[in-house]
Amino acid sequence: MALDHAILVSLLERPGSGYELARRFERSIGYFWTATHQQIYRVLGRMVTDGLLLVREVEQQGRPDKKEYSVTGPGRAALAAWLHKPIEPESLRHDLAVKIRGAAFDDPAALIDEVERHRQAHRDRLAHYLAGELRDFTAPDAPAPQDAGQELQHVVLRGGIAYERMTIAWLDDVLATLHRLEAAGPGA
Amino acid sequence: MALDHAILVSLLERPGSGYELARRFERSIGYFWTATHQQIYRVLGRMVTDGLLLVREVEQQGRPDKKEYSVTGPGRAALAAWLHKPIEPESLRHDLAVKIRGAAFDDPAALIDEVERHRQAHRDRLAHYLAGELRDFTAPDAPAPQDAGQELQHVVLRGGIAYERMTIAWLDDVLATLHRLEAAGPGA
DNA sequence: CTTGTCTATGCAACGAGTTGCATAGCAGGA
DNA sequence: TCCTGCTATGCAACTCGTTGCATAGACAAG
Repeated sequence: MALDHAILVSLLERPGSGYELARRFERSIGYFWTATHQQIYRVLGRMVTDGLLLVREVEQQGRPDKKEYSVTGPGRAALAAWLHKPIEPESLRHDLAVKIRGAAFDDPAALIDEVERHRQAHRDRLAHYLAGELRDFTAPDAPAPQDAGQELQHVVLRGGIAYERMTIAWLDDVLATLHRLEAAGPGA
Repeated sequence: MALDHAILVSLLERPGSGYELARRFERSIGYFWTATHQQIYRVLGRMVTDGLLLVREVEQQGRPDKKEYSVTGPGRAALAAWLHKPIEPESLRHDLAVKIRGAAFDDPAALIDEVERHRQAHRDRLAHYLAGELRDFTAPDAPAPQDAGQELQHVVLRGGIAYERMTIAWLDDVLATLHRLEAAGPGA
């Protein structure tokens, strides 16, 4: 159900097409929620028939036409209702952790390359987030009162940054452990 | 597909019934993968017909009989194959972050209770993890060479601990931000 | 003028995950 | 005796999410 709400938030921040939403889900919104374009198009259609969104055909020059979606009153009300309803704390889904525990029944050292690949991916994401923070939240004005939306977007981004830093440190820990097991020798 | 592999790992660590697996998925394995008992029973059935698992009926005293599952050779091979196949780095799914950004279009202060509830839940989980670490990885022997399985389980648990600590710190940041916005007044 | 790339939308099929319900053995207490 | 609660297993229906495929306009490079 939360994809609906992520779409409402994103469209309230700025109306846009399904394609644009799909790209946002690879960037800012995608920091904490993912979705493919197929999923987005399907949900957009349902939300329009449910009256939560409004479509408008937009002709463009130099590229195909698009459908721009924006949030209706009922859409805004649906978001508000969700905001006031408690949700359960997150449950993790970490494939790599399953692999690490599974490595006990195979060769732990064989995981080293994989873990290093993940570590690099998280370093890249961290760099991307930090660049975005510099661009969007540090440059323009002094530590003056920004508007609420900006403050809230910033604190969410800080969460993404903290997550990546924590993950990189943990993967270093994992790598050190795997190297130690490798040095101890297989079957030791 | 990863639920299959999580089950294989858990059953290699110790054979057990569907019910026992469901409880493990609320504990150790559940630190990084979740599943309901319905999902587990369904997958267990499929894995038996696929020859990855073996069932054995076990009569019990004082409680209903159970079916104990254990991993076959092909099951072990399937796990090894997965371990050697690269996977994509994780994508986050964090409802609360969606709510926080959505709060810009509602009353940010109204989220404070919810965030505090989540913060408490994460503090509880952290305490639970730390107790488990003390019980399973600190008590018995000196910093001696443990076996690989223990080392790997420990490093995964350390990841869970780091995640909870990071999350609690971030939620403190979120709370400070929400209080600041509240003090600035609505519409400021 | 064909090929490739980016924008833009969508269907169909499948697999993963959730929710509600149902059954049943066994134990302890009201 | 009945009710509650824990252990133990499972079906049915539904929604969510992924994968593969298909279409099409516009532009740039070869």
